[in-house]
Order: sequence, then C-alpha cells, then structure tokens
Amino acid sequence: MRLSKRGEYGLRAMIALAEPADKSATPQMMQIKAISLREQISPKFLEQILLTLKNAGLLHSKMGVGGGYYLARSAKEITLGQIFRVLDGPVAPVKCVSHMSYEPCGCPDEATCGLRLVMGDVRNAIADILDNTSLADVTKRQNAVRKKLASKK
Amino acid sequence: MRLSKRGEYGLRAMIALAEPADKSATPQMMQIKAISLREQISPKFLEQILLTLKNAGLLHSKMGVGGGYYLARSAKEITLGQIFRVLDGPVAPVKCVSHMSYEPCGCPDEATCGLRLVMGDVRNAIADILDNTSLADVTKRQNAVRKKLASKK
DNA sequence: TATAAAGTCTATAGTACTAGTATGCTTTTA
DNA sequence: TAAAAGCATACTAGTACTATAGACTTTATA
Repeated sequence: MRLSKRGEYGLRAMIALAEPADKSATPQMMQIKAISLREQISPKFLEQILLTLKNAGLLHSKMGVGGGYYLARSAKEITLGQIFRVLDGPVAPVKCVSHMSYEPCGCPDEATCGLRLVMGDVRNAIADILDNTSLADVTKRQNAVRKKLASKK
Repeated sequence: MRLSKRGEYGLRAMIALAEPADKSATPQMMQIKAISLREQISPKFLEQILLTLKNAGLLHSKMGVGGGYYLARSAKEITLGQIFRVLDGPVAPVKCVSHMSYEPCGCPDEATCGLRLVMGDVRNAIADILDNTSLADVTKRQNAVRKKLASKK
C-alpha cells in the first residue's frame, strides 16, 4: 500500500509551498532549487513532478529571473487527495472499488465479492482522510505539534 | 495505493478456503486446481502464493492424492492484515509510519513532518480495517449481502 | 539588448518489481 | 507402483519507478 517517491515528493513540495514563510498574504513563490534543497529531493526529478502538478492545474509558475512555483489556489482549497491522484493515480486498492476510475475486476459476482466489500471500506477510509485534508490543514497541524513540543521543553 | 495481484489472489484464495462449503465442521480442504478454477487464477501462480502463505504459517497442506490446502487456524483467528502483510509487505504508505517495519524517512524532523502525520492516519485507518477483519467476518458479510439480494427479488 | 536566471519539455537509462512460466522434485494414497 | 498432489527454485518478459540529461523558452535587469 505504499506511496511512490513521486507522490511523496510532490506532497512534500506542495506542503512546503503552502507554509506561509513570512506573514505576507500573497501566495508564496518558491524556486525548484529552494524546495529541492529544503526537502532533499533531486532537483531534476522534482522539476518533473512540479511540472506534472502544474499541468494538472494545481500549481502556477512564473518564468524567468525571480520566477518560481506557487499554489494555483489557496491552501484551503487544495486537498491531499487531489495531489495524490495526479501523481499516484486512483486511491482505491483495486479498480473495482474506485469512484474516480472504476473498472470491473475479474470476480464472478462483484455485488457479493467479499474482498471487494472490504477493499471498498479501505478505499473509503483512505479517501476520507485524503479528500478532507487540505494543505492548510496540514500546515496548521504542523504548527500545533511544533507549539506543543516547544511548550514541553 | 494498489493491491498487487499476488495480494489479491492470496486474499481471494483464503476467503474461498474460509467459506464453509458444506456444513462439516472440519476445516475445508481445497486443491490448488479447484481454487484456481473458481477464482480464475493461473494455477501455477496460485501455487506459488499458497506456498508463501503456508511458509508464513497461515495455511497447512496435505500432500499426495486427495490432498490440498486448508487454513492453519479457524477463520475467526486469521485476519486480512496478516495475509496482506505476508504477500504485499507493510500496510503503511511510507516506512516512517509503519508499526511492523519502521524505518526513518529522509525528512528533516519526523516529529513535525506534516506528511508523516497524515500518512500515519492513513496507515492506522487501513490497519484498523485489515487487522480487525477476520476471514470469518468476510464470509459472514458475503452471506449477509447474498441474503439481502435474494430477499429483494 | 545581452545575459543569466528560471521554468518547459522530451528522451532515455538503470533498476526493481510484477505477474507469471517452467521444470524437476518429493510425498502420499489407491 | 503409478498417478495425484504439493514443494522448491529458477527464469523471463514486461512494466513501473526513480531518476538524469540536454536542449529550449521566457523574463528581469544591468
């Protein structure tokens, strides 16, 4: 059930872009290089990933000197599910329970297939989390943990 | 987040073995060929899978004429999580949230890594389902659906 | 207006994994 | 003792993963 490196890096990069570096309200713009350094990702690989995300409409970019990538929408309006699906495909463990890209599986009777019933639950559990967690939720949570750790010291 | 064919076939086979074919209380024994026909799986591939499951202690077998495979424990005592892990490895999407086979990931600070927090939730959601669903639960549920469908007609 | 910084796009390559196949072996029962 | 059944291992074709490389385009600014 693993997340590919592509998906992992893409999610990390999006989270990085969602973090308000300074108190400026303008969408944070970051360069590939900056993200790759910070997250320890091969810059060329990251480039590919960000491009995919851009073509999917989740990121915008500005070319030229002083350019970079920034979120296409506010961090509240981008969910992890959207990012995941662009980079790693359907959430469902088997196609026959996928909402977004259903395909029949081989089993004799889908309606009573026990595996399908359970995998449907699994799909829903994953999708529930991913589709109801926005980038803003993630950064909020990070900050909460940071605060908690700081107060403990 | 997909389930491999190996995992899918293995789970299907185990569910098939858990279904009480007749009212006999003795553990149901089935031959590779019977399972492969019923579930439409290449017999040779299935053989490999069942062998793996056997070596993991989830199945027992009887050699020779009239032999076959049967569950090592009662259907109530075998969870889908056990089967899944043998065939597809850890449930966790990233190693750094795996309970069964933890490994550190590259992020600068695991404690406050947003991706890790969310993926931890995902892992728990999946593991909750897989580890709390036994083969008996699956067959029970199948029967419930069958009954429901039959009564609707 | 030249130049360097930055993103765009396509191709390719090594590696590992997937989904099987193939082959020969041993055990058991009729 | 022959046939049925499982045991074990090796092999392979295809695909996906994880990048890497290189040439091109756009933009700011000196």
